[in-house]
Amino acid sequence: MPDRLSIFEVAKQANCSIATVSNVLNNKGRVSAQKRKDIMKIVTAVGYRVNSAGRNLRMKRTEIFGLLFYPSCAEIFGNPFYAEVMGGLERRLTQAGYHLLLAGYEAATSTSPIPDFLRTGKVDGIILLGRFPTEIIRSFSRLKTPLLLLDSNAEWPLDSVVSDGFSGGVQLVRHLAEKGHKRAVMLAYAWEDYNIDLRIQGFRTGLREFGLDEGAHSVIRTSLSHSDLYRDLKARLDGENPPTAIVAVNDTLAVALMSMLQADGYDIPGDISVVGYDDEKIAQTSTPPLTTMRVNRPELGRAGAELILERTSVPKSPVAKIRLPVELVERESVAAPRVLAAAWPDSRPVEE
Amino acid sequence: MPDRLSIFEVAKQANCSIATVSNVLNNKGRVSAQKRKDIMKIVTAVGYRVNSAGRNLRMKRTEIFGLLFYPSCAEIFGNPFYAEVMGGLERRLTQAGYHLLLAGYEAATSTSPIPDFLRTGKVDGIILLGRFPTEIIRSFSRLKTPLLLLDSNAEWPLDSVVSDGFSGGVQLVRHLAEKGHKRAVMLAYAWEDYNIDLRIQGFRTGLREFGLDEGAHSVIRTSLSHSDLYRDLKARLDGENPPTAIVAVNDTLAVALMSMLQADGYDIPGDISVVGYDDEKIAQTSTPPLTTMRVNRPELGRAGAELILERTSVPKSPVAKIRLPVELVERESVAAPRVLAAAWPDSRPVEE
DNA sequence: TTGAAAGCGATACCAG
DNA sequence: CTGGTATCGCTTTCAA
Repeated sequence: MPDRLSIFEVAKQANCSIATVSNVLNNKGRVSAQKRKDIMKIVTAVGYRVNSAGRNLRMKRTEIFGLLFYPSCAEIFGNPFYAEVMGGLERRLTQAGYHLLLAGYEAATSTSPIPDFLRTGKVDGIILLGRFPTEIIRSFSRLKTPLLLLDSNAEWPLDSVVSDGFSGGVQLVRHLAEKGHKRAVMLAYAWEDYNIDLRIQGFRTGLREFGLDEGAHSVIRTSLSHSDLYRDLKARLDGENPPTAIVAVNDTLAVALMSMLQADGYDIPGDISVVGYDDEKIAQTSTPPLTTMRVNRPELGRAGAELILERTSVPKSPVAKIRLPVELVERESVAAPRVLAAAWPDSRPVEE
Repeated sequence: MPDRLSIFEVAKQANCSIATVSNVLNNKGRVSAQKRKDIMKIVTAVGYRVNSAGRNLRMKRTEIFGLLFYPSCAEIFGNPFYAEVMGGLERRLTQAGYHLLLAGYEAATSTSPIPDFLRTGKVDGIILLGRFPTEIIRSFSRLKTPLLLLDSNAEWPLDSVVSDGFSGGVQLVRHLAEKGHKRAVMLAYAWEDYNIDLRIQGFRTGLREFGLDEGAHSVIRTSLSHSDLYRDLKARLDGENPPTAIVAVNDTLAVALMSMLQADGYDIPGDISVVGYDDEKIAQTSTPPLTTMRVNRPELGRAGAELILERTSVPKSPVAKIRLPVELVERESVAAPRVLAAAWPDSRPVEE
């Protein structure tokens, strides 16, 4: 931050007081049109930009939000999902004159559970991107600082934006039902996650709503490992009344399951249909291309920006919890179930 | 940034002046041990943290660096390479009490080619991560602000850290030569890139140094598309004196080439050896696992942090350009060339 | 419509 | 060793 010219310099050249310059710069109305024009000309001529340090001190506002990842930046970069979320977030914030201070939770909080940059007043609020441990959210929830949970633990009474996993789960089942499926199984990682829970609830609700089998074993959530999950899936497929469709909790899992199924001789979607979730890149290039749910990721960021900006300007407004709609993307991993095709050769799915 | 207690409060409780409190907080020596202890006790008791705004104004220093991506954050997040670089960068900066302000170039620079957050003094320096258009680097190079090019255009007389692509190119050829290869071809995207140029120069130097064929066509850099590059490679393989080894400019390309080769009936490494570059994740899971060059990515970030911190404290120190060593990772995509094995059945590579 | 001056919270000089 | 005070650059109140 080298020495730059100050508001005094502008005032001197414009033959007026710094108060007037400030008023012009901040669009306070009470300056004559002529004076405003003169001052603006000088401002552009000398390339004056307001000094943030002075402004921050006076306004008690930095126009910076802290963006916190858990545990570290490295964990979350490299995730294309967040990349796009951040795109939307950054665009809207920049437009509002705000910036993002970046930190992994662990790096930011060497001493207290509250990040240093918050305690020293370097930021006006904090955005938690992605899932955080409950303990940490609890600490933050006690703060009076503007706080946003973005694609995070939305079960807290805090401003939050998440995608509507519930609706996504329901939509996927509806799609399968429309194709004629009667038995579907959902696979998810055995991993505490609010949005995953929503997807599963949506799936279950869908089963009920569209008249699919709701057996006790319609959700497999037994492990963190693809191969374990596949083992349990295989047991279902080899048992009585095997499912004709698989709902994977995300595309990565879906693709992994597909290749293990194919290695075991299954044809997809001929023998069994598979759907994913998130519309990751891999969903387009997998064999076959994967039917999945798309989340409007930039919109997730944009909505989040809106929320924390609002919270900053009106601290006492009621908590806002946004669930963003999701959209089915039909590709080639779903077909009518074979058993159905055999049993009712002239039913709708086969006519096509 | 809510109201927090100020240094006056601490001074009052400690029965001393704010000057003394400041001295204690900043470890200026001239305070008695007793007073220092008293003051520290109160500081911790009331949880006082210095207010950045006041400090910034007085010190003309924000302890924030701007981290700039081109063109946008979204382009660069989702790249695991940078994720790890940022890990190292963040760790070192945090340790030094610095933070990172995040921005995509386009978002940050709506009006002038110099980002707004720099012009308003929100940052003490700027880190350019990844390649930028020449024009933009030129604008930055005129600034007197600390500037760091991180894994970027190192041809400028500016502080920079890059991995040693030249050495990497040489090392790969040495490895191939040791395996008995006599003819190798390198494939790269037809795309201006400083580090790629280095890799190619290293490759060429290696050919010379280790006595491999240096035909005019030892580098194929004809296109941006994998399939175009493969077409040109195929022409070489089908021509006279085909290469027995392929050096791809990165692992993604290497893996793409491998699968196209395999689709055309080549056995890797039986018929032809392939090496990649960067040790991306895919290099471990490809078939066969890929021999490649590894860059110590966190170290790239850490070294960059060191450089810009140094530049900040000693603005006039000479320009520092760091080339980080790279390391060969041997996997299973390289074998002795078949022709050699046939011609000299008892030569070293075959004895093994 | 304009300007003088207070004050945001900290650091650092200089006098005691 | 300690403290009074000027100062950083800006916004805002209040008086003219």
